[in-house]
Amino acid sequence: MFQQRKKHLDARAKVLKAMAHPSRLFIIEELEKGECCVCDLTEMIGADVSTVSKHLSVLRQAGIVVDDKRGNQVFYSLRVPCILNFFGCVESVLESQVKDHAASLAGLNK
Amino acid sequence: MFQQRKKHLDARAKVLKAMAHPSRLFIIEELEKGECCVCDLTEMIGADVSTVSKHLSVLRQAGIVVDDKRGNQVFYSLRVPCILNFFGCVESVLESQVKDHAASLAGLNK
DNA sequence: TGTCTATTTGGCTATATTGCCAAATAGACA
DNA sequence: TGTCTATTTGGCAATATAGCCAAATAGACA
Repeated sequence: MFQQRKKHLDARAKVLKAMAHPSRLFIIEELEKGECCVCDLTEMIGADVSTVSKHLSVLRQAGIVVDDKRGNQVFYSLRVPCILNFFGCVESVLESQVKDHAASLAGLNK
Repeated sequence: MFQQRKKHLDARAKVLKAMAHPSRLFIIEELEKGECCVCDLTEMIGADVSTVSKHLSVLRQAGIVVDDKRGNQVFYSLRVPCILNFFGCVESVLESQVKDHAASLAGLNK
C-alpha cells in the first residue's frame, strides 16, 4: 500500500466510522430535514444529553455536521447535502442480505 | 425512536461499521477490479494473514463480500456492485474539510 | 498415507468506544 | 449580581476492536 493511498483510505475510514452508529445515523437523517438543537435530538433519541452531545461531537470532528450557537441553544446542521444519496448502496447490501435469508429459509441455499 | 426505525438504523450502522477501516476499504477497492484471493490481498496490505482473514470475515458477515473456495485458495468478490458510487459523499465531506483547512491557514476563519 | 500451501480460528494484549453520572461552562434574564 | 436552562467535558466501567502469534483446518499432490 502506497503512502498516499494509505492516507486517503484513513481519511475515508474516519468519515465512515463517524457515521457507523445508529444514533448518529438517526441524527444525520433528522438533520436532512433541517437544522436541529441538541435538546430536540436528545428527546427523540431518548439517551442522556451528554451522550447525544458526544455523538454530535464525533460528527462535527468528522466534518459531517456544523454547529451554530444561538442564544443558549446550539443548532446542528449537515455540512454536506448529499448524505441521503449516500445510502443507496448500503440499502443494496441490506436487500441482498434479506434475499439470501429468504432463500436460505426456503432451503435453496447450502 | 420507533422500534422499526431503530432496527433499520442498526442494520445500516452495521454495514457502515464493517466498511469503516482502512484495510477493509482497501480490500473493497481492490475487489472492485475483480475477485482476489486472501494471499494476494495479504501481500498488498502487508499485515499478518490472520489479520487480513479476519477483516474479510467482517466484510463477509456484513454481506459486503462473498467467498468462493477453489482448490486450496479462497477467492473473495463484492456482493454488491455499487460500492464505487457509494463514496461520492464521503469525498464531498473530505473536500469540504480540505477547503476549511485551507481557509483557516489563510486566516479567513475564526 | 504424509507433506506442503492457503486459510481460518483461538487466545492474548493494547487500545478505542459507548453510555451514564456528576461537574463545568455559557448564555438569558431578572 | 444570582439563577435558570442548554450544552459540553471529565471520569468511570463495560464492552468491542485490532493485530499479532500459534494452532487448527482443508485441499492438493506425491
